[in-house]
Amino acid sequence: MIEEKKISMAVIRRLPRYFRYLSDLIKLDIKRISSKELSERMQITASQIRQDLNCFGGFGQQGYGYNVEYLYEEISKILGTDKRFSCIILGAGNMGNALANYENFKKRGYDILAIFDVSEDKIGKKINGIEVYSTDKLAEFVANNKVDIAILTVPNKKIIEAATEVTSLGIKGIWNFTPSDLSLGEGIVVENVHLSDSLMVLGYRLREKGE
Amino acid sequence: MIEEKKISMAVIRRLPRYFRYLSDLIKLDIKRISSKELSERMQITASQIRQDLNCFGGFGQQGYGYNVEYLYEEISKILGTDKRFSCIILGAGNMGNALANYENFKKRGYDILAIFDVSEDKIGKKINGIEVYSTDKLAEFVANNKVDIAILTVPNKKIIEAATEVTSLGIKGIWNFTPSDLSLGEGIVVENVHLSDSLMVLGYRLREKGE
DNA sequence: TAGATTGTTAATCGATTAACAATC
DNA sequence: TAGATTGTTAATCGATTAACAATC
Repeated sequence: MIEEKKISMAVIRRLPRYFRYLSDLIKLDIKRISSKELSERMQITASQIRQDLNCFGGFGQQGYGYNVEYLYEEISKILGTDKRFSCIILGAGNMGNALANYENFKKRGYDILAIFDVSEDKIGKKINGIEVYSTDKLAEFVANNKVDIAILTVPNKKIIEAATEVTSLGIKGIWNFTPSDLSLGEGIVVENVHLSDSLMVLGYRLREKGE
Repeated sequence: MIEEKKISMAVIRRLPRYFRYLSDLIKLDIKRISSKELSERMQITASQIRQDLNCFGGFGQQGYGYNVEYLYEEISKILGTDKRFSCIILGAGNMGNALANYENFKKRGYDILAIFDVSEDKIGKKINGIEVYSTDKLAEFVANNKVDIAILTVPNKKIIEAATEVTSLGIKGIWNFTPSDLSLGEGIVVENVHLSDSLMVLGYRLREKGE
């Protein structure tokens, strides 16, 4: 068994940022970049960039820097942009609707297969070509389709119910737009969005600055 | 001049979480709680809770713990939930629409005054009772209304333009839903949401777990 | 080769956790 | 008072930054 150093969440959360900046560099037709140049663009230290990248491999070349295209490809691989994930949305409210209409996710490998809701006037309709099913059909749907990720956009009173069902159906990933923290145990990966938290932090920082 | 210890972003980002948990405790009619009990609920250490709270003041009582109602009020004050912020939304697309329809923000003190878009068939319409104006009217609107926060949900090609205008109009807070990082300098507070980043991190963690 | 820049080790910094005296 | 639990200082841990030998 190979001894692998655990990669910290701090590093992982920076990966999509590297991915974006490299993608921009490609658009700008920049072929090579040093950690120093990249550090100026990204407003982080060159040291941190080199440390981060070396968690995954030596992608650069001494005296030269990094080949932008190559580094982009490597980070793409790390982030798994070649892989596809099947998603379902629980809750066809405002946020569920907005997410169903986001074309970017499909481009990144995340396909939305179906939407589930309890409201009679939504069931049977389509949102951006994706059918809205009754929540009653969720178990059946998951039994017949491989579902990797449940996107939770249900209202507050339905959160626990929805999270419990999703877990019991064996779905391993939850993209959580509800205000709850959903500690669902080991096997489940939860990525929280917590919009209200973000807004409150903005408010705090604004007032702090103003003082 | 009073020497104030700088409060770290790590602590600040936990504040809304304390706020939520305390709000839940009130709903459960729990009157007092020790850092130990709260730590079990929140899955963080009691030490961290006491350290965090003591950045702002001694809200507890030795031998007793914390009075839930009182602590909730104090954290509310720190987060400024009594204050009101005036917001505008730039971009009446899917996300702009969803945010305009979120009733929660108003409840937390964030009022959405207006929405701006370039598309002729949206201008003049209302979303959740909030008028959609032409982007041409933005400067005029900001001159006549105190605007604290601009919520950026514009498409990629409009990001720099929108951010530049918002900054030049003197708006001090940006809630950024675009994929860009917007380094706009000192005076501006930017809070990023970066949904795609979040989704990619979820994908990474899922694949990592699966291996 | 000389210059540049990485990969990597060591030093520093900051955040988390532990410990315990203060005190309700 | 005795027990409990805070507020706070000290210890630890992890993440960031600096330094530099390796090497292109």
